[in-house]
Amino acid sequence: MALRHAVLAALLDGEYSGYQLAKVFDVSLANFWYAVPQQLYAELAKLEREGLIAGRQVIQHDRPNKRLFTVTDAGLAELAAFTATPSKPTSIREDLLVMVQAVDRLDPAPVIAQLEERAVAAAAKVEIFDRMLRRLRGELDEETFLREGDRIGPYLTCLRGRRFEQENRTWCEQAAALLRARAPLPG
Amino acid sequence: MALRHAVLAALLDGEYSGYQLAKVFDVSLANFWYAVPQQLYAELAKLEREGLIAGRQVIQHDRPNKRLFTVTDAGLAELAAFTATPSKPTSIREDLLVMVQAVDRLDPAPVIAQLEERAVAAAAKVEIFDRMLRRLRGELDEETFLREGDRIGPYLTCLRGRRFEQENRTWCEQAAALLRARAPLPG
DNA sequence: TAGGAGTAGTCATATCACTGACTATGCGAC
DNA sequence: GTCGCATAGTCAGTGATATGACTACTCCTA
Repeated sequence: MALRHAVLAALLDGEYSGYQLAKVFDVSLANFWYAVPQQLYAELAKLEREGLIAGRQVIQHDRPNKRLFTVTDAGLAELAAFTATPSKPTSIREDLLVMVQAVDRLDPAPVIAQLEERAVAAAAKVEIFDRMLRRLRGELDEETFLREGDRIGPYLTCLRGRRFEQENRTWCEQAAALLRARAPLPG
Repeated sequence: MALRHAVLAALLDGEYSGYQLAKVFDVSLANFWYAVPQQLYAELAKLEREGLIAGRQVIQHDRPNKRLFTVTDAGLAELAAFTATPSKPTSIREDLLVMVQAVDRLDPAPVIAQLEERAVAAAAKVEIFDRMLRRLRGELDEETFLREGDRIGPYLTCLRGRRFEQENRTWCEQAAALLRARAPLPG
């Protein structure tokens, strides 16, 4: 019952085809939800069967035809019901954390390497988020945008993603440095 | 290939029965991995079939017999191989974020309520982590423990969990306050 | 003129994660 | 003396998520 609502939320922005939705999921929602195109197509079909979204065929001549989907009133009601049901908190669920948990009994070298790689990746993601945040708020500064801008939802989730990656980076760097100091690599 | 390694990592601490493991998962690994007992029993059975853990029967008179499991050399090798395979980064995957993403088109009241509840829950978790961190480092202060203590793996993952919940709390509070200011509740 | 990249979408299968309902036994509280 | 809780574990089933292999068309480039 989760991807379902993420798809509905994404379609609130406007009409999308399955293919376009996949792009949106890559750049916007990938932040807190990732799905491969196949999942999205399957979910769109289900949502349409249930009347929560409506699709219309668009004939194109220079490229394959496509079907654009919009959220119906029933879909909006479904989202409203969703916000009313208590959401259970989740945990982080990272393979990397499992590795660190076990690091005392294993060779730390590969774990250190992965932590360092992840720190770099996290830093890159922070920059992506920064660009996205700038794009979302346009010419307004953050404070004004959050007070007066429309559609602050995506901005807020983006902020959360940014902080998550920032913390990720800090932690990875700290953990890598610590493990390195404790078990100096040979050579 | 994920719960599998979390179970192996947990069993590095010592011998556990399925039942005890469930407790460990509740207090220690729940941080970054949660699983209900049924999953753990199933995974233990699989791991034993594959020779990655070994079980021994313990006859008890005052309560039901149990089977205690330990990681075998093959299990350690499996974990070592696991640390060597690149781990893919995950995203947050929270229902609550989906709700916030869609909040501009919905009644914000229930979302605000959920954000505020979550902030309280996150604050409680931070305290649990603090207690766990104190317990793990014993009499040592953090810096000394991280430099000289043994088994810093669980401490590091716990630190990550603590920061995650701290960020969660801050973000939930900020988001709730913002939404409240923008759409004053009737009454 | 062949090859690759981009657009648009489908099918089948596997694995993961979770839910709910169950069986036993012993101990302590009421 | 039975009710509930803690210990210890099993079975059956479902829904969610992920993987891989496909089709088909157009445009651009080498």
